[in-house]
Amino acid sequence: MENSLSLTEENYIKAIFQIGTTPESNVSTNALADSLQTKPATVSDMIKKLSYKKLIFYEKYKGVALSESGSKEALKIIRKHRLWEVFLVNHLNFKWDQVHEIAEQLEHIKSSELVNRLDDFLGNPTIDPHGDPIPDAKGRVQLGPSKLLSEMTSHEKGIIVGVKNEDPLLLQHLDKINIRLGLQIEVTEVNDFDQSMQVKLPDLGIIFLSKKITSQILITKNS
Amino acid sequence: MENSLSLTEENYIKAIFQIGTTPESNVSTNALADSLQTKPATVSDMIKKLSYKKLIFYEKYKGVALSESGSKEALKIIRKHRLWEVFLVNHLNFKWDQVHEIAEQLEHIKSSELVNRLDDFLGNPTIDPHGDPIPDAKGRVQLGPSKLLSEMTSHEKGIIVGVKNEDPLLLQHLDKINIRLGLQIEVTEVNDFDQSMQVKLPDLGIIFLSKKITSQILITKNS
DNA sequence: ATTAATTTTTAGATTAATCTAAAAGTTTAG
DNA sequence: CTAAACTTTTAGATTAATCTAAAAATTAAT
Ligand SMILES: [Mn+2]
Ligand SMILES: [Mn+2]
Ligand SMILES: [Mn+2]
Ligand SMILES: [Mn+2]
Repeated sequence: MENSLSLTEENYIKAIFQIGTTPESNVSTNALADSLQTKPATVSDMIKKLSYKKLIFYEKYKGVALSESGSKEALKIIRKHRLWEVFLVNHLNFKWDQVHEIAEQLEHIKSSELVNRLDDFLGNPTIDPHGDPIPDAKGRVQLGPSKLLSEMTSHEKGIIVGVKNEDPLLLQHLDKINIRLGLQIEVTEVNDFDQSMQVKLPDLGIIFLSKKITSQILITKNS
Repeated sequence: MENSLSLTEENYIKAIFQIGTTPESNVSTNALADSLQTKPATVSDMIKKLSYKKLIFYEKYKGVALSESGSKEALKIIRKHRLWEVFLVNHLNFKWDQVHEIAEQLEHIKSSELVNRLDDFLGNPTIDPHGDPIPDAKGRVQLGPSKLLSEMTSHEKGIIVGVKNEDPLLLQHLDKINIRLGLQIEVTEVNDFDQSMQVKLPDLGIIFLSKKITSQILITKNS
């Protein structure tokens, strides 16, 4: 079973998982090259290898999608990434904008025993510090339905449950304006011209948010 | 400062540190090949690279020794290895025979912020689960004087403070016969013929130990 | 002090991951 | 439906880490 993936292979599998919205949608060579900060030629070579190893389905010029075993691997890596992020924030007092890079390294540590013990140690968390769901040991994720703040209309209410990406500058800005997961939020006004919003938050009162920010914040679907 | 070492380079630096007893003693190409489970030809290539990077002193056919910066790197890696071992044993409930392999991976995670926060989280431990001293953030180690149990004579007393290597089979055997760090031990008899010993331990009474085991157990020098 | 044994280095290949440049295939626009 | 634009693949090189086989240097034994 010479099974174990190289660090590079793991990063490709994870990127394919994260770019492909549905398991169906094929991921393009260029999208992968962008995401992995490499060149399309490099990607072409690597997807041939992953295809040979049956981790992905691949037809020339038609992009790739993860196979069953590919998805399983991706979920294992994502599980590790997010559990380590919880550890870093909850136990080592890192801020949510500081953990992604370190978790990018820790997600490649190979020991299922370690992951499962870490999971228990952390109290089997279901979401990571950014609101992303943590797959369980069998790869199952429970994802509450959510929508973007930018998709909400005036007078709608909800609870902030996540952020769409982990750009440290975004996260630091959210810290600065005191926005964090779990807050009740109410849209008080939407400006059609630039889609900026005014929203009401507990204690903070009414604050102004640009489209750039509202399009990164996830809100519960039914509140 | 394109400074950062590759995983392979780190493993060489660590091996050189651990084989070289004193900073003076040169480490041979073959010793490194053995320790790193590779071939002498491979080692010859790598030490040229490390020498070029000024991490080691090297003269052809005369072996290598770590430079100041090489030693610093080695101590950083060892610090990480041992801190992670403490984490695994104290917080994830691993046994002392299960942690070395995982720590071999974790020691390569790059983030000084992480190491220092981990150190604090663990309560700034000074020894790892095998009794080995943990270098502090500046690379300083405080090593209490110790000797091997096999070097003790009849009626000598001491406290078990460490094990010389981390072979899981040795560690499991010590568990089985209830030997662990911190125990008071007294040599009751030494058999000259095979250098086996009888020793007295609290609660356990008198037990028999072969030379193979007594030569792996470290005891306080002055009790 | 030669010779034999051992150690170390060099020479030449291989594999994984990467790149640039060019060729081939697919999509989009007139 | 062709032609331009874009995407993807192939061809050929490069770098890090590794190997085997052979040459060179050192060390040990007569
Ligand atoms: Mn992350
Ligand atoms: Mn996250
Ligand atoms: Mn260890
Ligand atoms: Mn140890």
